[in-house]
Amino acid sequence: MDNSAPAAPKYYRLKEELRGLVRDAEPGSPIPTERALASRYETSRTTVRQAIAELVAEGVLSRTQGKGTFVAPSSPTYVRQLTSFTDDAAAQDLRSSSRILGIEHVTADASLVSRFGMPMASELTRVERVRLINGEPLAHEAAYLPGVLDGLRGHLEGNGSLYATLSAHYGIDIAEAEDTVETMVAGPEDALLLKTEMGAPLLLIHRRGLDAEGTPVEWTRSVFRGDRFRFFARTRR
Amino acid sequence: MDNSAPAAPKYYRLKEELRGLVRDAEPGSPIPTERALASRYETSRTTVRQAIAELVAEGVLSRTQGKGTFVAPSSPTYVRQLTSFTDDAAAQDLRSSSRILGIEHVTADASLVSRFGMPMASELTRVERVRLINGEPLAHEAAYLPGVLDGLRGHLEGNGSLYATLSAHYGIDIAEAEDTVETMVAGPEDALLLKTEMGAPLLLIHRRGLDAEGTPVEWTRSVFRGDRFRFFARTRR
DNA sequence: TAGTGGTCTAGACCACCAA
DNA sequence: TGGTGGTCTAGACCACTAG
Repeated sequence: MDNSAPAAPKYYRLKEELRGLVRDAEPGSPIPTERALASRYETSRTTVRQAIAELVAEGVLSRTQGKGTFVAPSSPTYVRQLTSFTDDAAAQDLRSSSRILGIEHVTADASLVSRFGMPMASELTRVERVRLINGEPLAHEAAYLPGVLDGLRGHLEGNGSLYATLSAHYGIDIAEAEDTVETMVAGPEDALLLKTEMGAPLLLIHRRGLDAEGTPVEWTRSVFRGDRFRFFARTRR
Repeated sequence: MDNSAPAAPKYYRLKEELRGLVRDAEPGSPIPTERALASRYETSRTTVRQAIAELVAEGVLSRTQGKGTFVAPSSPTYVRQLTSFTDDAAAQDLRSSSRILGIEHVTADASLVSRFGMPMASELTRVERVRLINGEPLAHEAAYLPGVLDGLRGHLEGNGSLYATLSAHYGIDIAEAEDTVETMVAGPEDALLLKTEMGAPLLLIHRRGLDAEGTPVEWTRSVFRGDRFRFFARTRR
């Protein structure tokens, strides 16, 4: 009788083999080309690509069409709940910045009201940004704020922190937040904006921010690269 | 000159096509076989499989070797921070249960102490379980608790709630928790335990539980299916 | 046993990058 | 221009499920 464990698929054994080869390598250093690996391990390029794809999803490798496949920088970036992205990055000695994709005034429709889950001002301001750490895109977020916030772009370009800007110039202070965290898969737009690849695992975070009176004053949808981000939350019962 | 946007890959167009076909379908109903889809859309099975793979990762479809590919049940399961898995499931009218994989006493080594990030009792109890919702595996978790907790298996088999058991029988009350949430990719063991497939996106959650005095009394590593789980956190500044 | 999804092959052509 | 990764093909065989 056959008592041997069923062999893992070849692409999986290759994946773990590659993980070992890469463990002590310098971040940014290239690994052999897919065709070279296929030849070395006597397999097909398809199988090599399946192994590499999962290591990319895990953030172990990164690849660029026309250039090659490289050992990814390791350190994931923590972002704490209810603190400013800007401050958190600074606390970890990372340069944070953001690229404003658009600021516009919108009228609340049924969909928006239901997403806020609250009575809303009829006029909202929508801020769409890409958040970067050390120049690398980490997140894409769209925030909805009540009212028409004139001059917001100027203030944001000054320091980049939305929460600090809201507090200093508009009298909006977020005292409490509700977040949900789930996974999603990168589509073409996400892949472009976050410089990752289609099919890559992402973290989708929805936040509802409340002021000291418990009134909802923020609704934000954020998409983070799953390979470079860790969400941190602390709660008292 | 060519002003047309570059066409999305064929597998991506097929993916969105399939998403539409499936949107109004009954959960659990089968979709055509991969060979049938390849023929219908005049493409290869490889391309069909790439499209289906991403829909599986998103929790839109599920498939079983030998049986077929099916429309997945939609509802993701929320689990709130710092509340009992058991209670949360009940609040959402879901049957929760757990399968105990093992309960053992271990001696704290350097690795464990550093993960706890604190001075530890030298004797720990390790509880490994699979958590199920409506009979479907949702999470795999291993909890470390300080001391030798005799009779734990019996108490857990009684009601299933670890937090309730700790409070009622061992005088351990968790008053505060720190969680980190990140993505990972399913390997062979995760795929088996969670009845998902290799390469599937998972949520990896580490929790450190503290009692009212701020003493760490729990360290848990949980792996949740990314397609059926949403993490919820509420924080006051 | 027939049919399904899971793995794998050996190619092909395209899009992109650097020299 | 040559080499890289990205997409796609048309098969093959295996592992598993169900009738």
